[in-house]
Amino acid sequence: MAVLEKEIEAVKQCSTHYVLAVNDALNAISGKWKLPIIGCLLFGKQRFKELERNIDKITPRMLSKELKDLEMLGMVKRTVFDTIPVTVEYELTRSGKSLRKVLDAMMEWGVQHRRETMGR
Amino acid sequence: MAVLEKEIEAVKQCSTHYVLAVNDALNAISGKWKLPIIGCLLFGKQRFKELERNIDKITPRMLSKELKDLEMLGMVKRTVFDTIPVTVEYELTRSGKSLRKVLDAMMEWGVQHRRETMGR
DNA sequence: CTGAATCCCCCAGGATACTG
DNA sequence: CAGTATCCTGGGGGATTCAG
Repeated sequence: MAVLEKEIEAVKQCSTHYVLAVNDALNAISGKWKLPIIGCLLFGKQRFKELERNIDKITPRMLSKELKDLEMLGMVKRTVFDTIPVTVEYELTRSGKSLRKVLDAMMEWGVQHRRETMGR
Repeated sequence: MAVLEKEIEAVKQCSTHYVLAVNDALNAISGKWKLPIIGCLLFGKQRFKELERNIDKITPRMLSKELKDLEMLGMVKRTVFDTIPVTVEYELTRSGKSLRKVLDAMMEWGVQHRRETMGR
């Protein structure tokens, strides 16, 4: 789709739009827990309790709140199953999954930056 | 340098190291003002007062604090000139400039995500 | 199991005034 | 010009308890 690339080029020319778009991405991953949660879900769908176990030291309150945020942002899909007791599955949306490109870029920068600041 | 690529591949395999490296990048750009500041400096060196003018609503206190943070992180270089009154120039280091790749990735994600969530 | 409700603390960041 | 020094507030996030 050439239309998307046109838009991306346009945003690059306007510092205001550029910062706004970057901020959208930043909001999607900033805060203490969003990154660990997304990291977990990149491995596949998981239930509430699984996430709670897999993420070190997170409380149900925080997990619940962050998952709700991520759902609002269209990053996570929530599915309820009518079992007894109920079970709930969380998984990344397409947008959520596509964050991997961003996270990879950040990771590569992080690795390189460590080498340059701390020697080796 | 194949060594760096090896390290990057290794980090990809370890979720803990991965999240840590991503966090390094996150710390370098999170907070209310780091992004606008880096955005400004991507256009070239600038003095304190120029930054204050170019960044909407920032106070000297915040600008000073954030610049100091960015300097500690090895993102920004500070140069003092013994004029009267003194002038100080800020510019991005190599690490700081290389953030552009990350920001571009975030921006592209932001633009695409808007399309997918808000219709169009 | 999957959360919601309450209470509480800390600190990022704003407003304002001052200095070398 | 290039910052510091104080004071103050909101809300992010912890601990604990309760509910469907």
